[in-house]
Amino acid sequence: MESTRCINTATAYTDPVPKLWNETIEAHRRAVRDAILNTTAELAAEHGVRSVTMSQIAEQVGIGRATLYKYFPDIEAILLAWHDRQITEHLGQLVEVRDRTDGPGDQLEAVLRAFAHISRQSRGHHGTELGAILHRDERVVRAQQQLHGMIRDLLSEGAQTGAFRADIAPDELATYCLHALTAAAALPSEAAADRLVTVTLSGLRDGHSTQDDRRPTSRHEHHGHRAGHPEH
Amino acid sequence: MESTRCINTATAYTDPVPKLWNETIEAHRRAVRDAILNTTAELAAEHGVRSVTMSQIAEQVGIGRATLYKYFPDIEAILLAWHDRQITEHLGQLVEVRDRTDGPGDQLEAVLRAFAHISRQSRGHHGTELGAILHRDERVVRAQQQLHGMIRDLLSEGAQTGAFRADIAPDELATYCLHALTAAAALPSEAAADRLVTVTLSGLRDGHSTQDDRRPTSRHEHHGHRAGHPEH
DNA sequence: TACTTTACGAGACACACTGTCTATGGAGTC
DNA sequence: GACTCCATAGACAGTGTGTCTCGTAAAGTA
Repeated sequence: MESTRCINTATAYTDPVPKLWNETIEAHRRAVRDAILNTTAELAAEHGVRSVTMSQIAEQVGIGRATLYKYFPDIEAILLAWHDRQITEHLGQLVEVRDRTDGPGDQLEAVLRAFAHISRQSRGHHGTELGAILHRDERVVRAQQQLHGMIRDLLSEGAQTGAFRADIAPDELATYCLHALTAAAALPSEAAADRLVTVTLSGLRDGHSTQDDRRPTSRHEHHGHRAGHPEH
Repeated sequence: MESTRCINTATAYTDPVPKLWNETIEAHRRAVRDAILNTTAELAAEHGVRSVTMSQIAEQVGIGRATLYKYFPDIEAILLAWHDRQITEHLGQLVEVRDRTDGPGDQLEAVLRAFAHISRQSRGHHGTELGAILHRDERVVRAQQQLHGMIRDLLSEGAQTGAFRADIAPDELATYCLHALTAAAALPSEAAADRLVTVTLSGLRDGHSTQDDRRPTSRHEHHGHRAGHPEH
């Protein structure tokens, strides 16, 4: 009997229900669908998006290949559905956070804080740009580090002369800069890109709310986050 | 005779030299290599990274498939080499900009401005995260827009109450926010992510140097690094 | 000009993945 | 028990992959 085989629901999205036909048919289909999405995301994160195959996914999930085709026509569709689910979940969380807070200022702060944590948690999946495609090649990492190092050094010098805030490690500020400025790709005009630079720069100078910024950051976790840099 | 066929050097990196063996062997190999890189980037941008094949590339470039394998072992390697070339070129431009400027403050500003412009010009290739993989699906765009819209609305409200700067469109500020906070994925700790939120938020408030923001951004720009821009 | 080196295109090959279709059998319903 | 869904395994042609050989032509050398 091959119908005793389990469906891989390893990751956290679905309950670990190894039984087939767990309740109704619809619930079963949903469980299988989720398992497909999770498995695909895992494979993509591990071996690179380009190398994922339908055969791999079916085997890993524990279903027949033909069955997989009854859920999704191709891998693009799976990745799309996965992305859809991620965004929907995240958006739900953010809406909830927003509605639990009062006043636009505090609301935005709460939402952005939540978004930052979500971004952190889903690192390795979305947001890694070419890293996902190029399977974390050594050279890619080093190339990006050169850029990072250049910005960091300028920030470090500038902090000594008082041009930039000194309460946060230059390493972190450099990461902030580089990511913030990639927003330029989504902007419609050169003038908008210039305004983006202005905004980004004002984040580098001492904010008016110094009580928020005076945080130690001195002993904090040895800024050795260069090691685990999941950068593109 | 099939040796009269041209190598596709359409894009701007190499001179449009349709002749084989244009000068020396090394120059020829470099020309072919560049043509491969350009063609691959084009195909990836047009049909999605996942759908690019070695056969496609060879045909588009105008070389034999076996010949292509003498330049690169697989598509990952081509994408890698392309990315390498991009980063190297950009880094060179930024170093030049930096060395043309004096003082860490102005240097950083000049470099960041140049980086923003580079990001803008190479949009569609790198920096589009899953966009490059998912070939710009309608749903992906709309999902991201919902998130964007939510942030934008909060910013809009906040600007009316004076909590946030009103001199820049909420749309642009929302783009800035979302991109800046994706930096959280590269940070080592939750505490660092919190500091990132702080920095990002201070970019949203009226900077302490208001004369800085009212800058016309007229004469300051155009560092000329666009001239030799080999972008696709 | 004659010779050597280098690069190329074309074809062939086994192998893997794809997308589709069939036949079989179990899960739920009457 | 008879019947309808649904998943499954297996088979199939089509295509991309990675590697090979062979004949040809140009680049560099004498």
